[in-house]
Amino acid sequence: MSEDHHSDELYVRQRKLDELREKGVQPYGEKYEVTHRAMDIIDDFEKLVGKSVKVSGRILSRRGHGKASFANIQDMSGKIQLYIRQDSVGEGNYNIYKSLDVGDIIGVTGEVFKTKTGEITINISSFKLLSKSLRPLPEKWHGLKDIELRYRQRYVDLIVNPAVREVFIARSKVIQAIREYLNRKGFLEVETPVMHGIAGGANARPFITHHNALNINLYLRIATELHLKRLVVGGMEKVYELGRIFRNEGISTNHNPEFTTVEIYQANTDYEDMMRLTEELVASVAEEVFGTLKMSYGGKELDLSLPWPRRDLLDLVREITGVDFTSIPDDEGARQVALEKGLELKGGESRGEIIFTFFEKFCEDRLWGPIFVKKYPVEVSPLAKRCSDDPRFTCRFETFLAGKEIANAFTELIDPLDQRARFEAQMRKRAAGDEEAHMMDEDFLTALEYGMPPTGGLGIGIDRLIMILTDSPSIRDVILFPTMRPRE
RNA sequence: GGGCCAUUAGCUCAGGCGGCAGAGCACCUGACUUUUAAUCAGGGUGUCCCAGGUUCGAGUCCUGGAUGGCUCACCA
Repeated sequence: MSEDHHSDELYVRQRKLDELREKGVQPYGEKYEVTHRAMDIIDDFEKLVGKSVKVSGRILSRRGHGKASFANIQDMSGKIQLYIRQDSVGEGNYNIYKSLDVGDIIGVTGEVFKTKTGEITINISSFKLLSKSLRPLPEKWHGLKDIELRYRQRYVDLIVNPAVREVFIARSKVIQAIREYLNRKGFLEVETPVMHGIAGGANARPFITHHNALNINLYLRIATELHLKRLVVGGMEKVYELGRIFRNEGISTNHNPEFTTVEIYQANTDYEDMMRLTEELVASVAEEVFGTLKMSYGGKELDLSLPWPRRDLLDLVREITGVDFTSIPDDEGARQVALEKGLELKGGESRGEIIFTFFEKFCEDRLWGPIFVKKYPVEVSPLAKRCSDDPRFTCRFETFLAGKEIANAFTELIDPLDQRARFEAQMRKRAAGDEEAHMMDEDFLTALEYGMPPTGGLGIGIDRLIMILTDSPSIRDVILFPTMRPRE
């Protein structure tokens, strides 16, 4: 509406940039040889007081006092205060300093001292503009709160919300600690294809992409499982892969279309060993990164101290719902009791599927954990070995922390004939319209036919684990750039 | 996909019953050489998410849409 731009910040900053160039100041400079980070100066003040340091960072706040000024700059380590006097830097430079804005990145050189109010400060003798910021930062008290903007413009979120940076530093440390733990135990980290001809290893709908030269459609992987097990067949007895997988499903506070898992396979172990591995891995990572096993999530305590309880799924269903499926041996009886409990059935559900539904609907949200739930029905566990005492159940467990499923593991099914029968059952579900049922994978069956050693396998959802360890309510808070619908 | 809620200045937010678009911070002009939410004097910078409708008059009421959040469904 108005041609008067005098306080339009974008316009004002663009004009300042032009004026700097006219004065011979390069607004986008070259690297500044820093000697310290902001936090080093705070931490080592006694050693550094009176000494000259070089620091660079982004101006976060300015307090002008005529011919002297204070400012705070921020680098990766934190914030430090600057003190700039006209008689220290010269009138010309001081005028340039005065034209700088919150958001600009500068390099400074000066002596470390403490102000009369006790704040550790750098008394600037010279400074250099390294990068001119053309956009105003969010306001200093309230920061950036708009959740949509925080996710879409994570760079701004990271600049103004220090807690966000802390979460992602913690995420990096957790992942590093997981790698170190597994490497120390003799596991080999491997990388398997992200683009699959057959998307297997989980119940999920895949993303589809196209390879032009081969003129074929490929799927983005929904799990790393089947390739890792091929490697165990190949003699790689202890392997893991930490990486991104993709599932073409809904988005929620616990689901992002792309997310990170670690899958771990170890020959000559079973799911009991995987329980021990899970609890030890999580507890040692928590201890190492956060220095404690007494966590808190959403205001509720979560004690990761070992050992974690192990409970049979069927026992939990009986305790929580009062239904004892050991006395309901057939599909028809199971369907009856499901209807009595008000569950909606599509028809044709097996006893095992109904037991699993009972667990999901009535039990899962009551498990705060940590807890291992074991022995899942064979119908919902097509890659897990059957229990020797009851072939309708499998040597499979899931781990719950703070009410969230964070791990899924089993004694792997290594019998190629049983595996083929399981795939065939999945194919029948797929033919009946279940788009999440597993696909037949002949090459995987071929691998099993060569002989796979008895093996325990474990998958951990890294994002959810980090949510819990950092007390983050949404998975988007632990993913730097969560999936969003594009703007415009 | 369903339900509920939100969307107003760069940011954080007010705007009763439909009657000239508001505050703080930021920004602009000026003063100020140890401040720290610096202070003091002045200045409001806007596609009220979008498109229709009702009305003399819509930020406000109605309809449709967009984006986001929570939640249910689905999944991990």
